[in-house]
Amino acid sequence: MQSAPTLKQNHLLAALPGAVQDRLFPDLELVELPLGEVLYEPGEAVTQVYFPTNAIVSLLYVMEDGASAEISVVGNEGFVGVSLFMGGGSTTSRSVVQSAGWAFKLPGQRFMDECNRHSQMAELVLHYLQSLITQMAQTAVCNRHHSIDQQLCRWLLLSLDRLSDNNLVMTQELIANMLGVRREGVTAAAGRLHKLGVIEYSRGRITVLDRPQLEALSCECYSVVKKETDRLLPYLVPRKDG
Amino acid sequence: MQSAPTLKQNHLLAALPGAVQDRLFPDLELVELPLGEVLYEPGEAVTQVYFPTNAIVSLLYVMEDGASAEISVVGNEGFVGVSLFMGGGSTTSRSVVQSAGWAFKLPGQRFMDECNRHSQMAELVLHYLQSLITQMAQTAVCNRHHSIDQQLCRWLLLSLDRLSDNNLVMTQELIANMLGVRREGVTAAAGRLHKLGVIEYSRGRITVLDRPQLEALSCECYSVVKKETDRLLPYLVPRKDG
DNA sequence: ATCGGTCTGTGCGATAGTGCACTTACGGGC
DNA sequence: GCCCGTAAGTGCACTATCGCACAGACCGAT
Repeated sequence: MQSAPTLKQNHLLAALPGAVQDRLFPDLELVELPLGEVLYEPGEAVTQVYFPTNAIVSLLYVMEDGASAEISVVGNEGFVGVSLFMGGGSTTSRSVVQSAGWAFKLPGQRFMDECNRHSQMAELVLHYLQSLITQMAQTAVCNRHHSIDQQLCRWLLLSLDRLSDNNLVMTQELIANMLGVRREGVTAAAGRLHKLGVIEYSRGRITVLDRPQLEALSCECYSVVKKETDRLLPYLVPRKDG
Repeated sequence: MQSAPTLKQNHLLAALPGAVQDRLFPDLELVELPLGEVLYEPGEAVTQVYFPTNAIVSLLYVMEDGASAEISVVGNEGFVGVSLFMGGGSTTSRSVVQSAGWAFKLPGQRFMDECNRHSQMAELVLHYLQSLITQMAQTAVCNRHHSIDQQLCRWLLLSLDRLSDNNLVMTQELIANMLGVRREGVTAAAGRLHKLGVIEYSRGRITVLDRPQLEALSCECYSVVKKETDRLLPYLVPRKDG
């Protein structure tokens, strides 16, 4: 859409009062986030927060035996580094770039200063925190009760909502790691979606052809999270860039 | 231990500065929480917060088809009603008493006033929030990767940590609802634990006989949450009642 | 044009969990 | 002391997913 990302491409930043935006601007650094980059390892101190524009970051838990599971996903609707705000400084999960793109980086201290000074900022962050919690809770539910097919649909929709087009750059192996299932399971599920005309794909690229059907095939988990996020963060409605 | 619960039996309240405790005391109402009582339905406005002493409350998500899954558990280490603090006012999950007991009830407005006035209070709540998030994340992981046997162990340990003795009053059916599995699956798992001499039980009462073995049989999920909670809330170490 | 690596497709036995139907066993109230 | 409701145990066919072992298929680099 536009080659130079603007501050407004992150909905959380865009929702801040103009005065706060202006004050933060000099300290916001636009950085590129390549696929697979690890922003934070478990236990590592968070010193920067990241507001993605078109990048997507996954919060991934990696078990002792190497198996993994995605806890939640962060895109242009939020930011990476909530543990700084909560005071823990680190988390038990890894933050890894799941879809390459850009983000605004802000020094942690600067971020906290602004939160402490302006209740509007803190309030926004708290609302985002609740939407993040909702997503985590629903992930737990989905992991318990739904089939790989349904989870794949949910996952594609979550990604789609955070991108500007219908093209996802990601291998089935990567998706399998996120969902915490075998790659073969994703292959089978993707094959079924393809047969239904919902998606097409080849070698690390997936295109969604029929989003309405994708939503119909997904479990309730997607819409529950979507609705609750819209409720909690109503200012994140689509806006034109300034 | 003592028949009249004191404020200090909730670790979060106990960790507050004396002055704050004194000021809150008149507004804290000790209430009995019977098994199965629903504190909040999904979407219902939170107007009170509850600080359990010996009661345990589960945050339970109930799906459209009636199936359920426990998202997290709250006992004397925390409080029920975090969505008030975050500003959402309600959650997508149900808060239900999983183990009967007592709690201190505080009007929501009063709670928020205190949070806004005293950063120490807000800080404490934020730290608790992070430990809650950690628990949710680990629940998601556990749901994905671990067997019913392992999950039962984890679940028993989480409950045990929030009670004063080794006796849990709960049926296998209830546990099954929490774990989101069939009752028969819990029966089988409990039978195996019994055979190993770890627990004994009958008709809605479970006694843990060998806690170390229970921990050994549990997946890493329990200890991850335990360690992270201890790190985030170090003031919640065992204290004598005053 | 070929090669090598990555991505995707497929087959098959093993297994954990499900759904259902039923039995056994305990214990409080009459 | 007997009943009845609730709690717990059991058997069985069925399914989704796993673990592993390959086979094809595509792409870029040489």
